Amino acid sequence: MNVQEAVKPRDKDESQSERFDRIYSTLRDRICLLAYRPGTILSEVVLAEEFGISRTPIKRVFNKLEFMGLVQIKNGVGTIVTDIDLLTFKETYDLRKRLAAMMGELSPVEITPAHLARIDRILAETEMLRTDRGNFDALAFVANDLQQLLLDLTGNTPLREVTELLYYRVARIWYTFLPQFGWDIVYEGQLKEVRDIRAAMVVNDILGVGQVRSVDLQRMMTLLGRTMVDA
Amino acid sequence: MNVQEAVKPRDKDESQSERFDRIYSTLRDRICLLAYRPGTILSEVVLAEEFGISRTPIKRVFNKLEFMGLVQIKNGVGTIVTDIDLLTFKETYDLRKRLAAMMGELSPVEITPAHLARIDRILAETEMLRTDRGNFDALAFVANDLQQLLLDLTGNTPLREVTELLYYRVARIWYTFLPQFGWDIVYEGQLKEVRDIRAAMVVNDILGVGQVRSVDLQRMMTLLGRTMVDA
DNA sequence: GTGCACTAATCTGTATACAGCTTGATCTTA
DNA sequence: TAAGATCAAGCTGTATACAGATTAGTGCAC
Repeated sequence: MNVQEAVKPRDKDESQSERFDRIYSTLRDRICLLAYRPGTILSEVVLAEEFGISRTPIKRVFNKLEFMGLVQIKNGVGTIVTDIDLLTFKETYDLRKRLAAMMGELSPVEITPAHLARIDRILAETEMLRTDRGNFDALAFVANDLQQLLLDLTGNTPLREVTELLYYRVARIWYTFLPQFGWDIVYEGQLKEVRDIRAAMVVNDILGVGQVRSVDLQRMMTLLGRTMVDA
Repeated sequence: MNVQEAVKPRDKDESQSERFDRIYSTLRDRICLLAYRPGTILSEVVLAEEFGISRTPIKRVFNKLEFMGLVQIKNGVGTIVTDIDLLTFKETYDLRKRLAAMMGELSPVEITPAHLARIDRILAETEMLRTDRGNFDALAFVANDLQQLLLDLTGNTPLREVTELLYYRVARIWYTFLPQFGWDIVYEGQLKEVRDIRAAMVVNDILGVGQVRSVDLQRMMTLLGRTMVDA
């Protein structure tokens, strides 16, 4: 589970594009799971040595990470893991909330047994975490699985791409807020969301799935707003 | 007006990032205004010679163009100006229609006299084209100005970014359809849209602006669907 | 002490030679 | 003749040395 150790010995048969994908995924996960926290300066040279390659392909990966909004490349300074200002954060959640509601409206997909199996597993994993108080990392992992499932239930391709883009931009920032909300509120909220989404899925109500997600994103914003006022 | 001649002699005081932006904008416009038609293979070497630089910065520009969905980089083959399949095209317009309606709902901006001056100029330019039958290129230029104005009226930053991304992906494909729709339908449709948007703007009805745009995107889809059935 | 110019360190950007990938033409062979 | 192997051409990807950009520290002038 430790993303820092995700670098396997080089496979001699690995093609250039496969290696690129592997390194990109590795660095993206490190950023999204906060192994590289916002503000961290990433070094092309250090990473090139870690992966046993030159700076060139690392630069390509950095470029893609910048497009995804995960790092900012500053000439003469370095490549910095992005933070996000509160206004942009709120605006992004506003938009994500609207997009979630569209999931079932634009090019809806049929819910298959495979999809149901996945939500069942996600629900089971969530329930197992009930007694694991304070394990926000594990909760974030499950939330990530849920997001992947919802992406697969999004039939409209551009909508799926945009949803994914916005998710990766802000999800990790959201994770940093979790501890101050307290375990009970966070856990019960996520458990309820998974149950509601599952309930909508079993009756093939893809529109309802999107609405549950939309309501939950609204709940997150409300939670955040309340905390900000308290502080 | 000829984008092919947009390459000015190098300014000695131009910084690296300014040069990057200039080359990116130049190639983006060539693609979006169909100087490079879908399927065209772009050569790093040729473009590097044209701009008097090496392949390296051209590769960076290609990377950004690929992220924007304007080209596809294929190792060992070349960098190809993307075409778009009809399903993705329709899905993109579905999404754009919904996003347009959100423009005035999420973080609405105040309409300033500067904005009004711009829509007045756009309206004037559109009216001047009435007798210029068949000049679809000029009409596309004005439509591009209108799009820029609408982007500036979008207060929600992520929404603006996503709207811009989707616009650049499909607008040029739309242009290729215009001639077969006929001048009158295209021209009158665009003129009406500009007038309706202006009417909403003068009463500071940003919500109405978004709705006009949304309706117009629906009109485009309907027009396309009718033509496809006829063919 | 304070402000400014300069320098050094360190980062990303660029140029260029070479390696890897893909495709189509050509040659070989059944 | 036709199927398959081989090769050459042309493209992008990579490695590496060097240039440009930024920043922090240093020392000088005031």
